[in-house]
Amino acid sequence: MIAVTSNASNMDYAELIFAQTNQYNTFIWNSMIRGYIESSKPPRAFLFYTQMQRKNVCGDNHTYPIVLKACGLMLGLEEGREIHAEVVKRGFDLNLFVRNGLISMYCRCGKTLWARRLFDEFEERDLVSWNSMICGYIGCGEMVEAEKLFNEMPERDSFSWAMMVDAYGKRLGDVARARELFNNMPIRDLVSWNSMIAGYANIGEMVRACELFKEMPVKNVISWSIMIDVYVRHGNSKEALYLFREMLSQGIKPDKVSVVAAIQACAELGALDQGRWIKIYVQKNKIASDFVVQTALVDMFMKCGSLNEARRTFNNMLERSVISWNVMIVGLGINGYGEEALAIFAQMERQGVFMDDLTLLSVLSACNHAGLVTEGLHIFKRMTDAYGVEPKVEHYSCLVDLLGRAGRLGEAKNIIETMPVKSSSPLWGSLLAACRTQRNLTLAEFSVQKLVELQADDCGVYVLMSNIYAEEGRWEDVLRIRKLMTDRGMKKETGSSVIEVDGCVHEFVNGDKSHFLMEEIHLVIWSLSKMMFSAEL
DNA sequence: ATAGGGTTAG
Repeated sequence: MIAVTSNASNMDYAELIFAQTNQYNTFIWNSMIRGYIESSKPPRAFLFYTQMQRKNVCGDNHTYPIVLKACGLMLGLEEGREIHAEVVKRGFDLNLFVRNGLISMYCRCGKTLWARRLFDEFEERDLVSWNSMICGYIGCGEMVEAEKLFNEMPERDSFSWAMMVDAYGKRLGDVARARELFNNMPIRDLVSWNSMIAGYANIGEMVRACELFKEMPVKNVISWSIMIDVYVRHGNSKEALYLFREMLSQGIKPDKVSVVAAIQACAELGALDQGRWIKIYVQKNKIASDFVVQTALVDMFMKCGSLNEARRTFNNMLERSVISWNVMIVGLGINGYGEEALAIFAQMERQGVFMDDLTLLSVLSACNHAGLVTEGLHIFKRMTDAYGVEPKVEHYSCLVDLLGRAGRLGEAKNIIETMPVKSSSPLWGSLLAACRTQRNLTLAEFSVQKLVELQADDCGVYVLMSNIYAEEGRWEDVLRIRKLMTDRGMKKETGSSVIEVDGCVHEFVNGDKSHFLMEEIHLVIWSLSKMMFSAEL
């Protein structure tokens, strides 16, 4: 029963049954440990192992590989060594499975030398030993060693090839080498096809990625998710949704990962109805959803402006990560609900949820949005002590905006001058912008001076400064800056609008009258009205 | 032992 439940990764239920059991044999403990690894909770898996020891239940040749995997996943080198000692004491280091587990564990913890010692020490090796060692080298970025071992192998299986293809394609961005390996493979398996596609997509070679995707003989959900995700990341969410639909129509059942990519596409497009449809689809088809899917949904609802659906989804979540909370705070902020964002933040604090720097940035920007200056300042002051987050440039930048908006320019200036982080140039830029709205000429000039010292005086800075002078009626200063700009060969990037009519692209360029023929404008307006007219019909 | 996932201000 426990084994069944933990296989389904329903660990809450498994623990419930576990607590009621009287027969604690090794098999049951193994099931619990394995279940926790599968639900990505390696520390909990390790905890169960220690409890098992305390109850004097002996581990077997199944226990050690899985608990070693837990150590590797949680990067627990100390714990791993403890188990190594235990393994040697009980003679399990003669077991090949256990030894392979040790090799993987040491590699995950960055100790490739220790792993290699084990690898060399025993004559008996199988493909898993070789592949584990290669995988370890790849994970630690030791490609030379990996390649050496790969060449020394007496025989290679699809794992060996796939790992190398993936390593060159993704980790190193050396797609040419990946392709070379891919072409030399005796049998190209699905995994390598997918790795190649991801490799091309990573370096922006969309055409190649698409070609391979079309070419591949068999596609699985992962192939589709890679492509959907790639389109979202390249700003073509429409195509991503089209692919998602295509996948469904080919009878491929989406899983949680592919669904996340589709939800992101909806978020980016503001396609609320499509997003809702996916949510219902997941529920109806019993697709195993998790907090990542839920978080993506909250984000989507927020970006589509459907606050209530976002709130409901968030409140119904059984498990949340920092990102879930951050998404909620950012979402409330961008929709103008600063007070509620603060309430969520307070809830986080009450519940003792771990916070990261983005949490603080989100809450500060929510304050900024809603003009909650006192609250924002209060939170900022308590960042390090109360929340354990060291302020970064982004936080200072947010603070400068907050103070600037409230007209407290002196304090803003003070903060930039005393803050411990480097790269203050964007902050002087923010202050300069605030000086314009607050009409503070002296501080504006001071900011520009700082920007010059930092060699961050791009044309935007001068344009802003000249606008400030113009607003004060200081025309001679305006001219001085214009001249300075032309002398330095600075040219303001001209703003332009592009409009497409009847398949032709028309560009309107600001301040550039030479291309600005009246006939052309008339033509555009005429075609536009024609279009609107026919649309009405 | 190998392939795909969520947040980022102005």
